[in-house]
Amino acid sequence: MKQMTIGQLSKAGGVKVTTIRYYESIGLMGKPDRSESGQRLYGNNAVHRLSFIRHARDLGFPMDAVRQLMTLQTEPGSDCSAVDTIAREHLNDVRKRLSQLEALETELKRMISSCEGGEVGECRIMAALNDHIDCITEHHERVNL
Amino acid sequence: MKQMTIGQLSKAGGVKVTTIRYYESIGLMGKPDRSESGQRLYGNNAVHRLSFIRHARDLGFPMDAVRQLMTLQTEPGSDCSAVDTIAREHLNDVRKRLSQLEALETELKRMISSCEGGEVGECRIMAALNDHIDCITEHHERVNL
DNA sequence: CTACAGTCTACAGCGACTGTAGGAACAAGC
DNA sequence: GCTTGTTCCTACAGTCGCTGTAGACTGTAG
Repeated sequence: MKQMTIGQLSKAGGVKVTTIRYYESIGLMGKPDRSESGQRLYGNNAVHRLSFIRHARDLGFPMDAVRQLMTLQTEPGSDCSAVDTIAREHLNDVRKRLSQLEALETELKRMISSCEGGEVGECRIMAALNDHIDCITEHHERVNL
Repeated sequence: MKQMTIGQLSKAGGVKVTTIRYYESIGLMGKPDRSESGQRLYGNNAVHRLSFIRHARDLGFPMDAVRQLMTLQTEPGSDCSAVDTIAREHLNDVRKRLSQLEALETELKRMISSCEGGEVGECRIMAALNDHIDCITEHHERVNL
């Protein structure tokens, strides 16, 4: 089995070289073999690991969840419900952010449509920013972008 | 006109004390007067400025946009279209993120509903993470959370 | 007078990377 | 063999928008 350099792994996994090194530094990727001159050498295992991480990240799972999922994956006999829980929590999170963004969109549309040009002094958008009634979020739950 | 401490301004503006100091440090808030002992003292001006910033941030405008909006506000005679442009750009941004999150939601729902319990080794969610077909985003446009 | 809350400065930390500097190694063409 | 250009290495700073910590000082209520 032939080993690949970090650049080849990068292409194979669709992840930047620097990101792979970062994943290694935070313990997500594990230390690879090294060539005589000190270059990292990876096998097929690494491609799988990296793909898994990327897919989970593409789906928006936070790093911590990815870490847990990877641990679970290495114990194929364990209960699937843990995976389900993580996914459901993440879905909840996504839905929360969706509704916040929807509210934001509504508000922005309203602001923009009420602006009829002219000078900033009479601009409705500016007025909205100055006297914004808290119709979107309360102070304690700001929109998290 | 009586001046207020940073804590009072914090309550008046709904922004944490540390955040006010941070805004000062990046030049958004301007340096306030100081008492004999060196404590910051603010007037009503500061409350308006701070509220403006908070409202814009609540609406998800990035700091850079807030800065521009504040500059525009100090020139009440200038053209409103600049404000409109900033708001529209932001709306576009929000919409982009909305559609990404919607795609994410769909995918997560699909994954979760296909999981029927059992062991991780046969878990559909895990399978999806391992063999995820790029149906959501391409590599070059990852979801930005 | 004594607590205790509020304020000060300066700096480190968050997440998830990205970018930079300065150097060593490798592959291909001449 | 030599040069050129790409890839690789380490180590650290920067991104965004704050938040938290440490250690000292100030202000206020009982």
